[in-house]
Amino acid sequence: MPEVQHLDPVDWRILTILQDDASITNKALADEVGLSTSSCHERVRRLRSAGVITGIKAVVDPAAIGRGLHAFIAIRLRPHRRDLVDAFTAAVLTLPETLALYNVSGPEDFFLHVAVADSADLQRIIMEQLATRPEVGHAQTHLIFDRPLAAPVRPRRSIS
Amino acid sequence: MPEVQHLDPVDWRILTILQDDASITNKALADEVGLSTSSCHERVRRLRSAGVITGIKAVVDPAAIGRGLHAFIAIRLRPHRRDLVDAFTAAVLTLPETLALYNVSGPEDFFLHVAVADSADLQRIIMEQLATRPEVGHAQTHLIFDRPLAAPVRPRRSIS
DNA sequence: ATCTTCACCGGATATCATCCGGAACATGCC
DNA sequence: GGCATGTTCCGGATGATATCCGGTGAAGAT
Repeated sequence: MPEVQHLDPVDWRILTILQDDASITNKALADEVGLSTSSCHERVRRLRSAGVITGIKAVVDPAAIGRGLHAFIAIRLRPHRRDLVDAFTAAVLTLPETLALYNVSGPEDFFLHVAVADSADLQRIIMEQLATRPEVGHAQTHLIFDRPLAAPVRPRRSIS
Repeated sequence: MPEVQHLDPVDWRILTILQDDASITNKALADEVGLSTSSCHERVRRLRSAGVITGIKAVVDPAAIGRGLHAFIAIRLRPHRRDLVDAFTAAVLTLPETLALYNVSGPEDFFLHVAVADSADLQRIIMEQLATRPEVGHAQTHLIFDRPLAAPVRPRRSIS
């Protein structure tokens, strides 16, 4: 299903624009890339049905709702039994502070990305939600100081 | 500027819906939350101007364009001079494979999230783009096996 | 009790997304 | 070359939509 698509320069410009701001009108987007509204609309429709664009989503700033402190928590599980892993995953995903959970290789098993109000809140999560779980062997916290620019998916070379 | 906003249950329902699919029409959204189109429109406008919703963005699937392999690369810099850090940051952000770069505390200085075609491509990035940089002291790769569900920003309790 | 504020509503209007037929172009085949 | 085929584009038509505005009622303050 995730067939690799061939994208021409116009497709890339459309993707670049929509990754930055998808609330742009089709008309404005068409002007931007130099197409008629109908052609542009068809391009976008194709990118969606081809699975290149998987969705249009609103981005919410955690800081605006009192969760300005971000952290990665690198987690090592003790026994690797499937049911324990699933239970851990399900529990972590229900936490409102969870932004993303990555199952990774290496000495750590999971990277958990959280957004919390303050360090006390972070400590609470770790103590009450993670350290108490028997399957959690070790958890190391990395505060996120900065995230220098979100990088959209972009072409290998310059956009024509 | 990131003043903490007070959100009522209707605001949360709007945020939950828009974080999942912002291409919904205002009319459909209004029906969903039980408001008139004008009231709903005003709510969304406020959430935007208050900085809760920071943008509407198209989500592009890296796998659909031939970058199905994801990894975190935990990077330690050698000297911590500001200009070296900035140079490193700038260089990494220009890589098309870069999805996000996090400046973190702890033994590692950066977490670099990349999407590449295959393991050879990943090795190429590490060897040619990272290991060759003099300021990079150490880089440890964590392949991302899975990312069990992207979690939107959501309220602390249930949504009314 | 009166005033003020606020969220909501319904209607009006300009704008927009979406569909369709046909033109222009490239490509491959005879 | 001549022709068939497929693709991409365009402009117009139309139905739906975003967006604005004045009015209304409820809640809280004075």
